Amino acid sequence: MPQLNGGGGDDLGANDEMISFKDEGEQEEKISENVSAERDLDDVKSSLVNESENNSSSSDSEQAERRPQTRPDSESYEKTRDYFSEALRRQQDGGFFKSPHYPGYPFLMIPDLTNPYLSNGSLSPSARTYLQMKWPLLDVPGSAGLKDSRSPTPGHLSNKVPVVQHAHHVHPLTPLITYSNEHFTPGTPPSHLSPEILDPKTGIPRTPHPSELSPYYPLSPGAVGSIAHPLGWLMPQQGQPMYSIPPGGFRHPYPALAMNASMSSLVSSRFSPHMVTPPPHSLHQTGIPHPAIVSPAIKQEPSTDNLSPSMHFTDAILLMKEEDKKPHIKKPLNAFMLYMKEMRAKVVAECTLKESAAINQILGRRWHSLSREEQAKYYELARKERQLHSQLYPGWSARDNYGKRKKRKRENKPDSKPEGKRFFLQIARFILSQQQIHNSASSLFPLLSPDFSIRSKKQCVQYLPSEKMCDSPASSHGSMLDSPATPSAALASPAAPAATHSEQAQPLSLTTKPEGRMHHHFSIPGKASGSSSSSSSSSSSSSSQHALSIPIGTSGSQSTTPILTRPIPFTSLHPSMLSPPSPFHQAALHSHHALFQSQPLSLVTKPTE
DNA sequence: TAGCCTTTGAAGGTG
DNA sequence: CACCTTCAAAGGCTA
Repeated sequence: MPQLNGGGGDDLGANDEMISFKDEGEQEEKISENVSAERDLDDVKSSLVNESENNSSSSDSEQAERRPQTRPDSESYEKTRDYFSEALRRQQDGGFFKSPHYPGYPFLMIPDLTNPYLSNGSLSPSARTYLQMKWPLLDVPGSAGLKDSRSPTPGHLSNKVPVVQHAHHVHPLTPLITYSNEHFTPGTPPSHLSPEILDPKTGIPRTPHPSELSPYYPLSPGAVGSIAHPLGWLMPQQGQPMYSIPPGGFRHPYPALAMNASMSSLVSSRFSPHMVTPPPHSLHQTGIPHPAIVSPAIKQEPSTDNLSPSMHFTDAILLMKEEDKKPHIKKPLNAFMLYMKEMRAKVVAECTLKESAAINQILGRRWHSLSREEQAKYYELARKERQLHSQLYPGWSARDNYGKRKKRKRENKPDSKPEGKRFFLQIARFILSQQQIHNSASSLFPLLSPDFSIRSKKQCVQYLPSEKMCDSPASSHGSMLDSPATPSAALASPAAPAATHSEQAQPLSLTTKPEGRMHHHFSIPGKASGSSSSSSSSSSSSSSQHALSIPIGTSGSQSTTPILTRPIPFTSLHPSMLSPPSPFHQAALHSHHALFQSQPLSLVTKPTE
């Protein structure tokens, strides 16, 4: 995996993963973004007609079994004792923090302001979410004066996105901003943010009390100015490490931890990281009763409130064990996840598509279309997140979270013949469904394709490929860079390479496998390869965009999963709604129907590793 | 209502 | 070392 050495983009990973597609260059984004996004949406939309019955290779072994659950009795006793003491302490605190301290900022009171890595079920959309709530304010027309229109920040969407954005419009660096040394700076709110800090009752702008400011709030004035760059606002201040520890003390960037420390000591939020770095789980079990803290214990208040020192020991053990499962230190987000968190809202806003699966496909393509530099930023961010995470939870292991999620029900039996059977069954079912959909839709909506009938308000225009639909897809050698630059690509930053097939020359396609790795034959799904999701799929988005491929089987065994492919989502391209089919489109349809007289399907297989 | 879908990347386990 | 599996986010969809 790409590991940055602090800005150098050379080690960003395999070249094939870092191929820069500049079809969504920074400057061009405003121009072509809608187009590409909508195009993506159409691609995805069509591809979502996925009859796949997952032939995933979910391992039969239950992950939970592998989790180290056996603890020495002494340890259990210790934990029980701590648990009781903690519960007792919470009781003694008596809801001291139960009433909001920030009446003017109810959104800051969301308990999820705890450690973003703490999974607390429904209450854990992560602290980023609520920090994010601040950013939509930059979206108001009044904030249109943001220096750089290229910024993908909400301001960038100001003309498309409602002032009130989705709560999930989260900046990937939100947690990192949180770690700013200045986010606790009292009484120095950024001037540009002051208008939004209104008294909830009077509506008069006011200077928030330091205590009203969320520790997640990026108060750093410099950070505000850094919005100019698409990621500038995400990036640490120049020469200032995002995760730097103040000389005077460690201000823990992870709120939960900071809260814990501050609450425990009731003195200050400054502390040494080593002083407060608890065992991964004890952190949550302390359950500081602050409204901004969501600890599993607090979530279980109904039960924990009933705790009494006289509780039976075995009951306590059970309770503790139950509780022990709750604290969930989430994995640090990787680069793509950070990117996704930022861009999701953007994509959603552009096309009003809510389905995450489809959005993620778009995002995956966009991810590959990012320039090397842009990706490098996210890699760097992810690296810092991991670094911070490791500092916060030295003993944490990704393995700890194994089994937290329910295993997929998909049975992946090793017998291969059923696999092939299933494969063709899926094809048949898909064909049937396509027929039904098409028939019913065309009868109901003569002018509307099924896709459009489903499509929500915003119509995602799908553009026909202008050229070279059958160009060889990208390869790790960067052959895609040979693609002629599109007008939008011409607007891209100099650092950005020419546009690729990914979204401009091959707008109709969705998947995505490099031609060099393509197997033009059916491959019997063999070894499930989750790694393919990263390795092969990494190159997927940047390649073979000739057809809209519909994975039949997914979830971990993508590399060997055959794909149903529709050469053209013609149903989405009704002439009444779109421009007439291009010669290529017609040719594609023609050949397509010639190949599959009744079904708009072709089969390709995803490449195997 | 829990799990699936879908993406990429990271991490850990396995052979 | 290569490969495989799981999880991270997220929201509509499905059984």
